[in-house]
Amino acid sequence: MSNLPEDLPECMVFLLGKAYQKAHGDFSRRLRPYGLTNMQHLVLEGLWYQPGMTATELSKLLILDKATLSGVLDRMTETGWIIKQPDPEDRRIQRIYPSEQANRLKPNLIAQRQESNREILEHFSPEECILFKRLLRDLI
Amino acid sequence: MSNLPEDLPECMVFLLGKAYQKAHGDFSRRLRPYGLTNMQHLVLEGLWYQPGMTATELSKLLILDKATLSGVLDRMTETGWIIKQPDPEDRRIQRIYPSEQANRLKPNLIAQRQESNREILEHFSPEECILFKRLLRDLI
DNA sequence: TCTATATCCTTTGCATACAAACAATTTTTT
DNA sequence: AAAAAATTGTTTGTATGCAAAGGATATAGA
Repeated sequence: MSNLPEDLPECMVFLLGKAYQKAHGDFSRRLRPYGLTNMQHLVLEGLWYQPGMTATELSKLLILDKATLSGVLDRMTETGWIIKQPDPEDRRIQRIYPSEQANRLKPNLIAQRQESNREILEHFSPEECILFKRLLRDLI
Repeated sequence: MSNLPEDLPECMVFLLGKAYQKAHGDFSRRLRPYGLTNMQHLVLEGLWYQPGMTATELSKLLILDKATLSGVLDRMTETGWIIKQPDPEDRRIQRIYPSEQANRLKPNLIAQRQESNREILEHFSPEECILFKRLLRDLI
């Protein structure tokens, strides 16, 4: 009834989880010297794309829970990666900006993501890469 | 330099993370009525495959951190899904078994995983499914 | 205008994740 | 056998991840 070793490699939740685990771990190690986590890096990329977004906007762009984001933003404010500014129009809102420090490191940080991506895909042919991404996008 | 909306769909860490997020969420909802989490379900499948494994063995089979597993096993003992028995040969070791309750629900639980898997893959052709799994396995 | 509803964000509670340090116990070395 | 090294599992600390509830504020509708 249960043949785990044969079933696991067929189980998508497991495969996706482990593939993510590996990619996440690799990127994570790359970011460690900067004192940034993957999630925090992602937030910065979002803010570089559009500075001054609200938490809700960021949450939608990055497809992540607002409760999770709330904590992430707190820590990033503490560590000086971002700056929160109250919105004069709507007192419920805080607009979020990358800090100077973040902007200084922007080229290096973006390069790290690109490198990490290359590393993950280096064992696949260009056609496989395209297909792989399409399959993942279709799943999401 | 940073064109997030164009880059995100190309970034493997992001794609893998979101694909996993979705698959995990789906399976999670399926398991909620049983009071089981995805991880706990995975542990049970491991123990059904080979009852009496040690935490270290389970940790290797399921590719997960021993510190994480330690907490999972604690909660599963509390909630009566597994049973820990000391090993008479080696006092460092505890052998782990699925409980009666777990065994009773085994057919239903395994069916849930299979259903969840089908649901995730239903938008892909049989060839795509095979390829998708191969790509994920090669990545791991 | 005043109340009901909606929005934004935070907080709480629980469950992973994983690095690092540890205690207990075995195994290996010398 | 005594000391050193390795193994097993737990604990601690930090960071997600998400459901659910809550507080503050804004908007809509009567």
